[in-house]
Amino acid sequence: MIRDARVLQADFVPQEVVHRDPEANQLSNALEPITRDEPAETAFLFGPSGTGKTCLAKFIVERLRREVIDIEHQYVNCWQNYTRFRTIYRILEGIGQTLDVHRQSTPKDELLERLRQYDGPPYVVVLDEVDQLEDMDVLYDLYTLPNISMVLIANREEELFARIDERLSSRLMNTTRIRFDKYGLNELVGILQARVDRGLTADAIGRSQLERIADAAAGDARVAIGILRNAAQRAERDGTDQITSAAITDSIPEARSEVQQRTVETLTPHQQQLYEIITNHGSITPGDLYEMYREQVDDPKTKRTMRNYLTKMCQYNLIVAEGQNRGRTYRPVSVS
DNA sequence: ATTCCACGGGAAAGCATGGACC
DNA sequence: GGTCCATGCTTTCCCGTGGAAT
Repeated sequence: MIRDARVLQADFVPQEVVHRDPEANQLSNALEPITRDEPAETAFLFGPSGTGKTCLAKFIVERLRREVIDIEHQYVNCWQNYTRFRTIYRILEGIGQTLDVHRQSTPKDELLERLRQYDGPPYVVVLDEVDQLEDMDVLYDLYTLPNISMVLIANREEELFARIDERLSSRLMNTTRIRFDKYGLNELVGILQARVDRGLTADAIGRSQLERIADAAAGDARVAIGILRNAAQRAERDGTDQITSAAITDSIPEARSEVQQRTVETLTPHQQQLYEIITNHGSITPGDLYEMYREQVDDPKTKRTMRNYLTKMCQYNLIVAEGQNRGRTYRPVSVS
């Protein structure tokens, strides 16, 4: 029943983007000067997760690449590349300039200098999760570079600009800012339908079932596609050629925990141990948590390090911290 | 009102890693 | 082999906060 599994992957970029026409036009306009060999406006994409920011950015850049024969582009996820060095390194990677870059021979600004001297075709850089950068000055550095156009993606506008100093924010005044709202039910159904058409056999799933998925996803397209994928795999495993309502019901919690499970796997053993204690306990105070951790592990890390781990896990949406100071407890984020 | 103390998180020093160079 | 050196991760030190105990 699955004809093309790629279509059901979360990071798949479709041929046509549905329900994002105004946003697509704005982004196109921002990048349009490139077609005339002029520097593009910096574009900001804001909105909650699963609203198509990343997808649209990739889509537009790809389309631009087809229209203008000669542009370079690179996608950088700042969650994974959150240091100044890694960010710039990845950008250099996009133009194949890293071959002879060694850490030693790169005192501070050598990398940047190399980018500055870049003299090729227009270069579009998409910086995703840009609010995860530990040092926002990178943006300033990149902004001063000729020949490089930026598309910046973040969840919340206010939080991002709170971390940018005036030096930069004044320059970013006349940028294109595009907001993405959560998808409505019908929009999500449309997105799912498009994937179904390309990825599944005909009649594999009906409209009302797509609505159920869309409803459960609460405006988040990534979750919706995850549920669809899970249900399709389930049906395939069972050897049926239709996705049943029961399969969908079962897939809803599983798709959510799938995301979580994948995140947990990226944690170190120590972090996983902490996470396990928290999930087993439901809700626990930092003192007790450290006490249990210390007993269960040989060679335990410091309290301070545990705190680093905990903040990291909070950012990853694995756990939630409730209360301040004395009254603080940690609990797992519920999957329901 | 004052002191106490668990907690959070910033800053900087310490340590391990890994590539480049001789 | 040995040595630099920049990086990331951990630890040490420390201070601010705000509720609880005195």
